[in-house]
Amino acid sequence: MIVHYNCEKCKEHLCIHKVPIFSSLDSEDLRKIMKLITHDEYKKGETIVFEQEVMDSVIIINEGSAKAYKTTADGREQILYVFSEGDFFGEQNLFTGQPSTYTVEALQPVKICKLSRNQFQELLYRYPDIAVKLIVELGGRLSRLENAIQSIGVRNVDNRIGFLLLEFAEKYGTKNKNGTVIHLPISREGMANYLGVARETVSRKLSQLENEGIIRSISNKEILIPEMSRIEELAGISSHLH
Amino acid sequence: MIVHYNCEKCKEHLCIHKVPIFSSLDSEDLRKIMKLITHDEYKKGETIVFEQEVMDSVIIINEGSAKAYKTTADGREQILYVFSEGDFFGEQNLFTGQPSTYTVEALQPVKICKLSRNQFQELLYRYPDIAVKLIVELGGRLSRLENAIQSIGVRNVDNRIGFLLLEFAEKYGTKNKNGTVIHLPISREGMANYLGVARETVSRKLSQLENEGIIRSISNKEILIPEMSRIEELAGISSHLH
DNA sequence: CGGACCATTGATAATTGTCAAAATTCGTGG
DNA sequence: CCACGAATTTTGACAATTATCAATGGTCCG
Repeated sequence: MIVHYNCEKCKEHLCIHKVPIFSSLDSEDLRKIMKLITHDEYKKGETIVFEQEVMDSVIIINEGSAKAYKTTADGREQILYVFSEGDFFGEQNLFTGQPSTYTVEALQPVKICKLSRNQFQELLYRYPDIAVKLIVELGGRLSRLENAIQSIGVRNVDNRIGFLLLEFAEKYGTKNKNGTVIHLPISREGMANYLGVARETVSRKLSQLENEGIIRSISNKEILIPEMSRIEELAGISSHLH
Repeated sequence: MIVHYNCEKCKEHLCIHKVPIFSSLDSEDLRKIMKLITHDEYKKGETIVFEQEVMDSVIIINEGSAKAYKTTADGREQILYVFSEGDFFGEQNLFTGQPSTYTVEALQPVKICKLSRNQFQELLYRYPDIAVKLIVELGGRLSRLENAIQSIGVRNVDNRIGFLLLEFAEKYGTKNKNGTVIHLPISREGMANYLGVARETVSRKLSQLENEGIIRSISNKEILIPEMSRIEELAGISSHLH
């Protein structure tokens, strides 16, 4: 007998299994949750949530990636997060009811899973483990933003580029015998808007890094890093305190 | 009959009552929690927690204020938070066991309340309300950092100063008939390290704002803002999206 | 009153943003 | 599979902003 979950679109129930905050649940519980989930798809460039929009659900990225950004009065875009498989957003608005603080836009074709506000709240009350996982996840995000602020605030562009390469290497990098290949999820302009610098500055710095042999450009969206330690040096974050 | 709580040092049990995440508990529960709390005091300039230090408790600021900052390899300080009465930290390290990601240093004489890791964890499992409040608090912090990143990332120093003044006005401002008086919790250097600019730049920009009549310097630590709307304009954040 | 600390101001240098143009890449359709 | 056009990226020249260095001025507290 074939069981048709509401979540059938997620092959092998991916959308749930991919999400760390649900990882402590057994398959019985997972099945219950899957029934509560609805789905949607977006094309590249489409907006999933607008800044200021009132959200009534938590959204989990099931496939593809998306950027979350804020826009200033004069039209500048500051990217805050690059979400990919297993990441979620909309949780801030769960209890406060405040509108979204950023816009989320698909960088590629994106499939999402939605869990309504009420249902997610119930889950939190019923499964303290989920609440704890969520707290851990939020803590991790805070920590990431704190690093980003340090990186941006310390105003040396080389540092910032290093920071970005480290972060992307971890999330989108694969190792081979020549080093680490990073598949960049965003364009140069995206990188610029992420780092708070001008497009042209990103180009210039990357060229410079290539001349110095620290990176090798494979294509516009792929970079090879022979020696990750040189990037860490570039980022210059105080992971090695005396 | 006089009851001596372990928390007797907090006059009127302040340390608990001040903390939003405990606000849903009734006084019976509060009394139980108070018994678990230990206290400590720090002089101005003393360090409460070092970056990289392993913490085994959550710390609540009961009196005074403190700055939380990261240090880069070349000695630069990036301030992330200014904590004051009712704020807490150390929660990130609760479940992950990771060392502190920043240093916390007293800006004034500070009194703290400590709740051990295990005890706090137990509370979270026993009272889902506390977990939810904590999630809301973390969400609020994320949102604040996101704004900070936008403010720093958009690289116009005027905006950043506006952002800082708005934030401090809300937290440390009092209104009178002439406008809003902000009692600055940190020095010019502190402001510089918070905004990611040079000390001198802060001085120059504040002088400029005073010439333009947007602010009035009362003393080194006090600023009068006649028209808050002009500061909002200065900050230029897109709270007014079309 | 004196000294330490903090803040302001000025001059200059360095970095990065802006504008313009050229080069490259990418996707589409022939 | 190639060619073409649009979009993206790179490069160059210059301007604007801000950091740095140095000196002066101010404030707080014993």
